[in-house]
Amino acid sequence: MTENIFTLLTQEVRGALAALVPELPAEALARVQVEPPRDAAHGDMATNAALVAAKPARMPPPKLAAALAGRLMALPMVSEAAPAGPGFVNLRLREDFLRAQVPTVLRVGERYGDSRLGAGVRANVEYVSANPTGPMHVGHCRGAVVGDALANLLAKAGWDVTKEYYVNDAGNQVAALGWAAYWRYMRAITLNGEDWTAEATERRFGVTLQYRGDYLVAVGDALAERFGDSLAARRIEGTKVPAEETLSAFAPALERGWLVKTAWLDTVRETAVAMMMAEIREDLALLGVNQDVFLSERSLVEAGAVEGAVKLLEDRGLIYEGVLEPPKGKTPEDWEPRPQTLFRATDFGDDVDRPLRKSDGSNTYFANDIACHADKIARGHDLLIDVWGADHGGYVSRMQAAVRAVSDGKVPLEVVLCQIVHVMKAGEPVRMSKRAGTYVTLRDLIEEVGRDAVRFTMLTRKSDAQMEFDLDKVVEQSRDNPVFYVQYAHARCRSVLRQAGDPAVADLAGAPLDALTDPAETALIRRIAAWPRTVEAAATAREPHRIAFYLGDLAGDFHVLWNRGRDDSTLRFIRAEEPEATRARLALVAATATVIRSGLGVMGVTPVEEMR
RNA sequence: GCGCCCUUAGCUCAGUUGGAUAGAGCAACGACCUUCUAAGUCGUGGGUCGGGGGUUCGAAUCCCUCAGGGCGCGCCA
Repeated sequence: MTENIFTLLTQEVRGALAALVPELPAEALARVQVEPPRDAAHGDMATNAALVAAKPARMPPPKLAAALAGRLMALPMVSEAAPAGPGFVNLRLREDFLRAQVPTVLRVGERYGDSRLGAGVRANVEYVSANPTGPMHVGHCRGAVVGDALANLLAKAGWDVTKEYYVNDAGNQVAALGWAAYWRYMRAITLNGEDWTAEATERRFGVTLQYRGDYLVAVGDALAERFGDSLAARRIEGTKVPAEETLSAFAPALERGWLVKTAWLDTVRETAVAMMMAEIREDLALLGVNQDVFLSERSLVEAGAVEGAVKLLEDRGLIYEGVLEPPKGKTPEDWEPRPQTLFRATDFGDDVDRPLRKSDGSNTYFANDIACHADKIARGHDLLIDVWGADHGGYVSRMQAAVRAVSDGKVPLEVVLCQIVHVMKAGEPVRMSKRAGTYVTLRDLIEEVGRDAVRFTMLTRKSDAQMEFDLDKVVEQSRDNPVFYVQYAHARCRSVLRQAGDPAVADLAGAPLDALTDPAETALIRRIAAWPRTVEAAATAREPHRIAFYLGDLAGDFHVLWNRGRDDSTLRFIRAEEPEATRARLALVAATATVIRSGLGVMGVTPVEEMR
């Protein structure tokens, strides 16, 4: 959009270069960049145009740079253009051109920075996708925030975004949840004084109770209330249970003389899943995460989507029965060659072909996941992004291979990996154990430090870098807490505007800005003007953390300006004796607050009006 | 053993997809409060970008190699 002065300048520079070197090939022109130089002393913008074009133009870079600088001087927004170094052209922009960004911000509001970069692309961002086997804990939190912010970021940059949660409500984990919920149910109805401790239950049914956290007590109670004792397991003597009533995951109990009708167990499991999902969605809502689509794995399986996806691959000759080589180097102890149903992932860049079926004939998770991604493609998405924990890193290449195969290479799958978050309290790591049920839940975390601190902090690191989350630090009100620092800048902006009687934005947008000449003011204006470029760069790189860093820089520029007024009272924002300068500065303050809100909006963090 | 990710100031981390003399914060030292919020700001010191090779006008960034750390490695999701 025209609000992006970098895009504008790039077009101008390319135009000037093309006029100067008409024979320049298009791909060279595309490499021409206009960027703020690392060293601000070099000017507002620098371009590599002469370096890129020197060879095709058969001219030494400095000479070409000098010629280009001459042309660029003629541009209305350029005040100075000079060749520099090995062949750069440094540009200084007219102050009034830069200042014009301020009323632009005020006019478009928080939509400032919106871009059409991704226009026409339907992107699906899948994140969280935790098993519905328990409440959200801090381990899920980073992916939830990163995924949500990335989706917001892409939407701001013009992509048509769907936020998605893939519900893993099929498979062993959920079967185990069923048993644990059943155990809680049996305890809730307390039959005949029998021993329903976890140990006795495990012995009786020949299963392991994986999920012993207290959170399933409520599920057991709800089942007892709704179904009375009609789901209760009964001891049977010498009764043969018809095979069709068995379900593999529940089979062991049947062999031990306990009748557990599978239809009843389905009820238990479905109730547990539904209650867990409701809880997870509540937790996500507390975090400000509200996905558009919740896609159920079980419903895909039941609708035959997995068979459909496998058929699709089969039709393309990508499925075969074969035996895999053992992993290179160290062979596992219990390795034995087995014929399996395999997908030719190696045809699409993976290291080995991947199994689609378990030996009992059921599908692997991978097979179901292919169906999930095929479903997204069928719904018309042309860019798939998954946010996963780093422990799933080994899964990336096979999933990409599958998506490539299913979509004929038309739909890319990108995977953003999130590293572990170490929660710290008073310098000590907080231990987590899901089995014992002694973990830090997301809800605990939000209650302790607040949603905004959680979201902001989760975005202060690159997602593939490990992170320490210090419960004490994120609520600390000091310079080294970026959450506070950025919020404080916004609160200060609002404080000034309140002090000035909250002037109408339309009025400020019309203010003459010639008075904004202090270096701290022009630095702030330049930072504001860089926001659209930051959005595009962060979206392109799929790196929402860049927004957090930008806001830290923007807040820093503002705090500097604030303190200038402390040192020199003629630089204070509100000066009764200078109404025009006051209006100009209020416009700048309002624009700053607007851009902070725009950035916090991407991060899903609420801007505060004042610090408490 | 193989594959992927990581290694930047004493510490925690950025580094605008290959640009000019590599930056912040913390910690250390030294400044600034009758004030629109000092919960802040300014200054000083601090580096062989893990080591070595290569690609080119130019490398923290791309390729190779070695060292160290993390993750993963046929029916867990």
